[in-house]
Parts: sequence; structure tokens; C-alpha cells
Amino acid sequence: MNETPSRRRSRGVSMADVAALAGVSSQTVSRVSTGHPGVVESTRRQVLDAMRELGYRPNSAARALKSGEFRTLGVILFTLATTGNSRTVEAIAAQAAQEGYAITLIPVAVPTQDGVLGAFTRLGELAVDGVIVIMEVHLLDAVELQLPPGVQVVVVDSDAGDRYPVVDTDQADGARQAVRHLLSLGHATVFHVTGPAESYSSERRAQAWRDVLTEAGRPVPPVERGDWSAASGYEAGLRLAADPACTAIFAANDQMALGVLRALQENGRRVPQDVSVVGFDDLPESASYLPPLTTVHQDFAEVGRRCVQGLLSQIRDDRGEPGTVLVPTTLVPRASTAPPPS
Amino acid sequence: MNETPSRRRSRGVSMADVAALAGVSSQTVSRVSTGHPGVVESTRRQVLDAMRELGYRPNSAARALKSGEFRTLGVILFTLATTGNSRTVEAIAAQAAQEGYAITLIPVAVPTQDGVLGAFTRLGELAVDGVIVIMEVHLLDAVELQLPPGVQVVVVDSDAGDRYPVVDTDQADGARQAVRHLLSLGHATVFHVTGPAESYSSERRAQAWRDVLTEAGRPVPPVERGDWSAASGYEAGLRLAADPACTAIFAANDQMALGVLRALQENGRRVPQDVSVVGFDDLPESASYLPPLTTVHQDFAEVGRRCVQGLLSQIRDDRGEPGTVLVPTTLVPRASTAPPPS
DNA sequence: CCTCGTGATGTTTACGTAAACATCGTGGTG
DNA sequence: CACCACGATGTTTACGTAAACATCACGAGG
Repeated sequence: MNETPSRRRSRGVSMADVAALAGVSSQTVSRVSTGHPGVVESTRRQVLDAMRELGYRPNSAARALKSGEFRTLGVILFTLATTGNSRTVEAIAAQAAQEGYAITLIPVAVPTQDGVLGAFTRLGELAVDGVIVIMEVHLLDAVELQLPPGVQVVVVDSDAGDRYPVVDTDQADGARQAVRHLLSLGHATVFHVTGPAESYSSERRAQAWRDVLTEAGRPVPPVERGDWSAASGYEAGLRLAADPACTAIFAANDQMALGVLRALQENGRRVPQDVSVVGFDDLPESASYLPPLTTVHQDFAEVGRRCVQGLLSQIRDDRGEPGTVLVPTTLVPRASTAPPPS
Repeated sequence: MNETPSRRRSRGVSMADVAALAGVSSQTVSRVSTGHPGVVESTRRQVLDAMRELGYRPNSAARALKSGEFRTLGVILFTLATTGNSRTVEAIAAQAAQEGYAITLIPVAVPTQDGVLGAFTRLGELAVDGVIVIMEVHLLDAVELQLPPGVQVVVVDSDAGDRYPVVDTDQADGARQAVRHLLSLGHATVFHVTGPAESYSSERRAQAWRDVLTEAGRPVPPVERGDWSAASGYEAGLRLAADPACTAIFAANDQMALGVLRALQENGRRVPQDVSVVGFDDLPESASYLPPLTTVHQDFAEVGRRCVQGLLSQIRDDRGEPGTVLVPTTLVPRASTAPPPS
């Protein structure tokens, strides 16, 4: 009695097939499928039965062609390797799914302007209603984004707030909290291990660090530059460990802080008795560093949520206003900070 | 002179528009657009000029509707929060982009059978030609995957090799290398901090650990169970630190190894002088742990590559053979392992 | 009792593309 | 010199859906 045995159907089941089985028109099937009103319960049930029997699945391509919207958001990014990016993407995906949107990942192969432009070119042929650009580096500055008509954009982690809607963690406030925490413990000043020069977040954190020290009338030591990796933090830490004046270090992320911890301790400087260290990000494992790391918590989930909400409201209103949404940060004090040695 | 000012076109530029401007038929535009042969150079140039002038972008929905393929792969997963998953997804995205395919993320909200089934149901309406399922837990076992017709699947990190094509890291061999390394240093036996019981990788690694000890005629200590997190590794480490017989520990991932390191050192057991520790994964920062961690390197990029290649070849041949592809692992000796105290 | 309104359902059409088929012109060959 | 083959291009059609419009039946009100 089975009608759907091994016969490989090159094409799937369409509304017409369901309509034929249910003895109605395909338009009625469409109405049931989209949940439109104006279908009597008995008819609806017949159609649903027929759908089930044939294993009907709406064809999203046809639907998109007809309606002009894909119910898909694109996410352009360089890498998922950084915790911040992958957590943000995860939150974006979760929120989008809840709103009935799918997420398409658009990786940029090379972090250059050409790479970015290439991604936006590909974007033109991609089936997306909007794009979230996760771009921590300054590449957007010089690039005039050529968005396909009708495609809205939200940018994460950038300083393009004057040109696009931007959602970001409140980098500056987080950094201020970190530095003030160290000063309030009695340290004379705070050394800083910064991230790569191209990074916007890195720049913002360094600027806030500098501002707090200046406001407090403290000397501003030269920055140690890293590249976000623990290895680069270790290098920077070696140099700082050699400086007896250094009793407090603010690292621009947790991974570099990890490297700093190792460098200090390998060189006989105890943390936090001799030197205090603060990180940024609050990775899950930073509570298990040796010692557990005082750090600045970022709410990546909230960032992702705001992105999607902002983008969807833009898509609905068909226009996006430039401006920046800041997601607050909080300092998480743990065991890597203490008053300076007396 | 600009023709494309603020006028919002609800519909984009279609082939017909380009054809009209170029003075050819839309079919010729189609041929140029898809790169088909049989268009004279002068005509082609005219069409390309018209495309450029109008800002033409092929409509992927129409293309998909006509051709029946979406040139998109779905990735079903629980979370991007684990390094392995995010790295694998990144590699998948890169490889897929290179093959001209886009990636759609399908997050499973809750890691239950219902959650998985829900994802597969949504999948039916999603525009994908194939799916990669990244599922470390055993949920696939009981679930009969109802794949939409014409959609192929590849599973990562599972034991479903008898039912689906599977790509995975060679968990067992990696674990064997880790345990043998510790035994060859002279340790009498090796303790194990395992991952969650539902995890397939965790199970495989534990089994290999047990096998190596048994083969070598060594006692098999009771396992300490963690949940992959550094915090759970710390808990396990506290218990192991209290056992003077414990001189060698194999943790099922680097994060738990990090927790173990902290627990040992907080309790006066030096690593590696008193206790040796080996992890699994080779996270970028594990080289910066205190001490740098001996661990098993996983080639996530290769896993992602194999997934995409396997899936695409299935899509082309229109059938997938069950079976498992194993990606080799390598032991990376660093500073956390040494001979036992004499 | 006829008409009109209303709700349920059917019919037509268009979305943008590309395969299949049709046409047209040109140069080579018997 | 006529015909044919072939390459370049045009025309028709179908993919699956859903909006817009058409129809139909039935009940209420004049």
C-alpha cells in the first residue's frame, strides 16, 4: 500500500501533489502551510493528513522567490577561533533561530580590504535579508560597503557607529573598571599588555587604561604589545617581570593574562603577592588559572541578541540608523589581584 | 547622470532588465551569468557592461528553484563554546566557501532527543543540499534521522559509523599515545580524568586508556569524572592530589588538565616533578599553562575539510556509504610530564 | 422570495532563472 | 551553386509558491 517506496523522486513533493491527494486546490494547501485563516477545520485536517502522508516540505527557494525574503541572516567574520567571536555567533544563531531566521556563515579568507570586499561581493549572490559584520579590525574604515539593495547591516565590535548601526561590549568602561580596581588596591600605577594595533577593541581598552591613569595623575608606563595569544602574553610578561616597578598589570584579554601569569611565576614573582594581574573577557577557564584570574566579564550572549534584534527591526522598517549600542561589562574579582607588596 | 539614486526598488534587477539594456535576450544574459559557452565575445562584453551598470545580482532563490540545488550545507550542532566545535565549524566554512557552498548554522537549543528531532524537522524547510551533524553525545543512537529526500548527511564525532558516514579524530589512538608516553617515562600506572558519560569522545578516550593499562599489566585506577570544564578538572584534581600513589594523570581534555594542574599545585604537588599531567586537544593556550602542557594534538581543520569533501562527493553521487574516516592525532610533549619521583 | 454580503475555496498569474527547443545566418562541401 | 552543419542567439516553458482576483454557497434582511 505504500506509495513512496524506493522510487527516487528527482523533485520533492509539491503543493500540487498534496492538493491532489487532499482533493483541494494548491492555494488551500498554501493557506494551511502558511497558517493563513479562512480554512475550515475539516479541510485543514484533510490537508495536514495529506501533507503527512506524502512527507511534504515547503520549498524554501520557491517561497523566497515569491515573497522576496529569505528569512536568513548572514554573518561575516574572519575567524571563529577567538572566544568572543564564537560565543557571539552562537548567541546570534540562537536568537535568530528563535525569530525563525537561519544563519549563514560568510568567512573572510584573508583579513585584508580585498578579503572584506570579496565577502561583500559574494554576499550579493547570497540568500540573505541582512548581514551582521563581526569585524574587530579597522578594515571597515576605508571600505565603502556596497550592500545589495534591500540588505541591512549591523556591525559588531567596530568604531563605525557614525556610518552603520553598531553593537559592542562597553570596552572602555570595562577597562576603566579594571584599572580603577588595581589603583584602589593601592598600586602606584598599572602596566598594560595591549592587543594588536589593528584591533578596535584593543585600542579602546588601551585608551581607557591611559585615561584612567592620567585622570588619577599617575605615570603612564609604555605599553607592551601582544597579539591576543597566550604566547604573546608570555613574551610581554617576561619583560614586565624584569621591571621591579611593575606591581600591577592589566592585560587586554584573558589569554594574554595567562601568558603573563606564567612569565611572572617562572621568574619568581608571585601573583598576587608581588604582582597583581587583571584580564578581560572572563573565559570559562579563567577561574581555573593559577591563581584564578580577576577579569572583566563580557556578555557575549547579550551582544548577539542585540545584533539580531537590531537587524530584524531594520529589516522590518527597511532602514538602519547609525549609532552604537553598548552592552555593559562587569569586573569579576578573583585571586590574581591584591594590594602591592609593602 | 546617475540612474540609481534613492528610488527603492522593491524588486531587484533581473535578467530581463539586463537583457533589455544590452539588447539581447534574457537567455543570453543567463549564459553569460553562468559562464556557459556559446556567447560571442562582443555580446558577452555588452552584457557584462549592462550588468555592471544596473548592479545586477543573480537571484539565488530563483536559481535554486530552477536547479533544485541550493549550494548550501547545514551544520547541526549543540554549541560553539567548545574549542573543538568552533574550530571544526570554521574549517568547514572555509572549505565550503572554497567549493562555492555557503554554510547554514542550525543550533540545537536543548541537547535532548526532542531537540535533535526538532532540528531535523526545521531542516526539512531549510535550503540545504546536505548536512553535517556535529554531535558528541549519544543522542543520535536512538534517533532515526528522518532526512528530507535528496539531503545527504555526514556525522562528526560520533559512533554512528555503521549507519552514517562519520568523520572523527582518532580518539583512541591519541589516548593510547598519551598513556603510553606516561608509562614509558616510568610511571607505574596512569590515573584518568574523563569527560561526561554521554560523550562519545570521552568514552573512547577512557576505553583506550583502560586498554593500554590492561595490556601493559598495570592496575586500572578508578576514573575521576568531569564535564570538560576546567572547574570540574579542579575538583577531580583535588581528589587525585590527596592520593600519594598518583604520579601520572591523563585528562580527557586540556581544560580539565588546566584545573588538575591548579589543584595539584595548590596542594603542594609539583608538576612535573611529583606528578605528570597530559591533556587532549592542544588548545593554543595550553603551551602557556603552568607548566606548558603535554597534550594530544587534534587536527580540527582536517576534520572539517574531510567533512565537506565527503559530503560534497555524496551529494554528487547521490548516495552516502556508512563508514568512519579517522583523522590522526599526534602527541605534543611539553613540560608537564617527567619520570616519577624516585 | 429575492438579493446581497460573507466566508470558504478555486483559478490565474508572476516571482527570476535556465533547460530544451527553435531560429537564423554563415561558411564549407559535394 | 545548392544544401547542410554548426555556432550564435531567441522563444518557450517549468520550477513551487502565494498574492490577487474570481467563484460559489449559504444565511440574513428587506
